[in-house]
Amino acid sequence: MEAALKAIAAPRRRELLRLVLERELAVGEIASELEISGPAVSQHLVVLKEAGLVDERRNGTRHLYRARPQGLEELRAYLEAFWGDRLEALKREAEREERSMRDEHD
Amino acid sequence: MEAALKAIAAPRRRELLRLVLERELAVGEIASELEISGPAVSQHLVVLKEAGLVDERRNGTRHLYRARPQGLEELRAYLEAFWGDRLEALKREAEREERSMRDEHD
DNA sequence: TGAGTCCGTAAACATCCGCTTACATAAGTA
DNA sequence: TACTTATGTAAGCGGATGTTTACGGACTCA
Repeated sequence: MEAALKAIAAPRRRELLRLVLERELAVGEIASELEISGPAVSQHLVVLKEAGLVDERRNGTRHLYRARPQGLEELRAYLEAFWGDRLEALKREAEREERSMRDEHD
Repeated sequence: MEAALKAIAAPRRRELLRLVLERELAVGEIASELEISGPAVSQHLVVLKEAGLVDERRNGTRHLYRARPQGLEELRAYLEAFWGDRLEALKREAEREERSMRDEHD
């Protein structure tokens, strides 16, 4: 999960992920969309793949990548668990605080 | 949002955020919990604060920090928008694929 | 087999990160 | 005022990161 968080923390990798979320793409296609070199794309794809966020499939010399929904779903679940019930509790608390501030000053 | 994603990508900062999600804490208290120096905590707090994920309040010489629910909520909303409807679509698609694979091979 | 295409790996580079130690600043207290 | 406590800032270090160019390997097609 660590790996997935680091993977999406980089803007270039988020752009890349957006692309393969829409449709399956070869490395070269991604490279020209993002306007970086092939190797750079390759290395980002290693990171995303090790994070479980993309799947690879080969067709001849072309390596085709697409987003892996299970990986994204796990990331979402991890984050929900991370802030958990505390986030809802804090939001209510903040609202209550704001309300009492207003009542004091108006 | 960039800032928030980078902020939570670092494990130490996630630990820190977990602490101040539970209760308001001073820098020194955080430092002894995480077993790193005060300056290290200070610097992580700068990152978290610029990302809008923590709030600061001062009481005498003590600087008290706590999680900022609005910031976390914005991060959650950003991620939901990021994968958006495509995640649900892909999950259904993957399920369908798996089902047809099973039908072929069994 | 050989040429061409697509991709990954290696090496090199500059930059960024997280941490530490040393010092500076601000608030509380005698 | 001087002393103590809590925190922030500066400088510096080692290691990770993102990128490029150069090269090597795998596949296709004649």
